[in-house]
Amino acid sequence: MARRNEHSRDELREMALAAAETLLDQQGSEALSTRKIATAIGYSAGSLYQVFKNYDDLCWQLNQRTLAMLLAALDTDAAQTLNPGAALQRYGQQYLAFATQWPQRWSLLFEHSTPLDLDTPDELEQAITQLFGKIEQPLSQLFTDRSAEQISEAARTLWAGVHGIAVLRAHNKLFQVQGGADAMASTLLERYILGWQQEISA
Amino acid sequence: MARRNEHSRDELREMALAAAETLLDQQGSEALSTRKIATAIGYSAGSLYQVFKNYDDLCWQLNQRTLAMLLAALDTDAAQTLNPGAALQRYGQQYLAFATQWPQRWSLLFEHSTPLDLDTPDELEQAITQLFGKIEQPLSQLFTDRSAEQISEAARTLWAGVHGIAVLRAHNKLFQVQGGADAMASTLLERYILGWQQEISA
DNA sequence: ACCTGAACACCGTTCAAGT
DNA sequence: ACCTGAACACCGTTCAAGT
Repeated sequence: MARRNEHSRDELREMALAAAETLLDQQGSEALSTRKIATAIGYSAGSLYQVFKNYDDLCWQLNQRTLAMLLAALDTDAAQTLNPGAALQRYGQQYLAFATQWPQRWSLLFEHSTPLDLDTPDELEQAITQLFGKIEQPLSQLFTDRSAEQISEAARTLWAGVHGIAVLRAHNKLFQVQGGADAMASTLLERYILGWQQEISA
Repeated sequence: MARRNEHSRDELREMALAAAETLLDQQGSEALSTRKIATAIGYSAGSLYQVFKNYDDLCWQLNQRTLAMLLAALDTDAAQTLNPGAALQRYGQQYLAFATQWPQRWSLLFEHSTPLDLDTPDELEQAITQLFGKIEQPLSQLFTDRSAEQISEAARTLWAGVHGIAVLRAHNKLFQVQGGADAMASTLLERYILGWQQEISA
C-alpha cells in the first residue's frame, strides 16, 4: 500500500528524532524502540530505514543533538565576563544542571557505545573538541606559563572529574547526601587549581 | 519432560552466573540474554526463574560478584604499609587497572540502573560503603583535623573523579592520548590533596 | 519513489503439562 | 519438586508487493 509523500525525507527524519526524544525522556533508553517511534509518527517501522542506517545510527543522531544542546547550555559569553576561576565553576554547575535536566538524553550520550566500529561520527568528535576548548580557555588564563599539552590534559581531567560526579549522582545509590554533587564539583575544581598553582611555585 | 535434579539450586545459580560472566566478557552486556545463558548451561530459559527473580535480579547478582572482585583488587594490606598519599595513588591505579581488565563487568556494574525500584540490594550498599572506607582511611591520616563529614565528602569526590576518568576512557573517543588516564588520575589526586592542604593552612 | 505488512531471527517471562 | 516446550508480547531488520 501507500505512497503518501506527505513529508520530505528531512521532515520524516526530524519527526522521528523528535518522537524518539519524547519517548526517551518519558520512558528511558531501555524502552526506546524503532517500532514505538514509528507508531508515534504514524509510519511503519520499515520506513525509518529510509532515513536511518539502523538503530545505532538513530542513536548517534540523537546524541549529536544532545551534544549540541549541551554546548549551548555552557554559556561561553557570560563566562568570559567572569574571572577564570569563576568561569570554570560556572561551567561545572551548568554541566551538572544539564545532566539533571535531561537525565535520559545525557545517559544515552555517554553510555551508548557503538560496538567495534571504525566510524565515530566526525561531527561528534568536533563537538567534543569544542567542549574541551571551552574549559581550556579559562585554564590557560590561570596558567599562562604552561604548555598547550598540559592545559589540555588538565581540561580533560577536570571535565572527567565533574563528569564522574554527574554519573554517580545519575545512578543514585552512591551518595546519601542529596545536594552534595554541586559542592563536590566546586571543591574538586577549587582544590585542583589551588594544588596546581602550588606545584608551579615549587 | 525432565526431572533431572542433577544440580542443586545453588549449583544451578553458580553455573548460570559463571556462564553469564563468560558471555558478558566475550560479547558485552548488549548481547547477554537469558536464553543464551540457559543454552550455555544446558537448561531451558524457564529454569533460570527458579533461581533468579528476573533478568534484572540476575544482573544485580552479577554486579555483586563484580563489586566483590573490585574490593579484592584494591589491596588494603599493601596500602597500609605506604604513606597516605602513595596509598591513595595506588588505589587509583588499581581502580583504573580493574576497569581495563574487566571492561564489560565494570560497565554493567555502573550502567545497569534498576528502573524505579524500592530495593537496591543491601549487600551492594554495604560493599560501596566498604569501598569508600578504604579511601577515607589514608585521607583521615592526611587531614587529621577535618571532620568525618569532610573526609567522607572528599573520598566521594576523589573516587568520582577517578571513576569519571575510567568511564571516559572506557568509551574511548574522548582522549587522543592513549596512556593518559593513569597520569590524569595521578595528577587529579595529587593536586586535590595539595589544594586542600593549602585551604587548611590558609 | 515511497511505504506497508508480512516474515525472520531474536528477546524476557509465564505456565500447563510432563516426570 | 523440578524442568520443559509452547505461548505471549515484545524486539531490529529486510524485502516483496502495492501505489
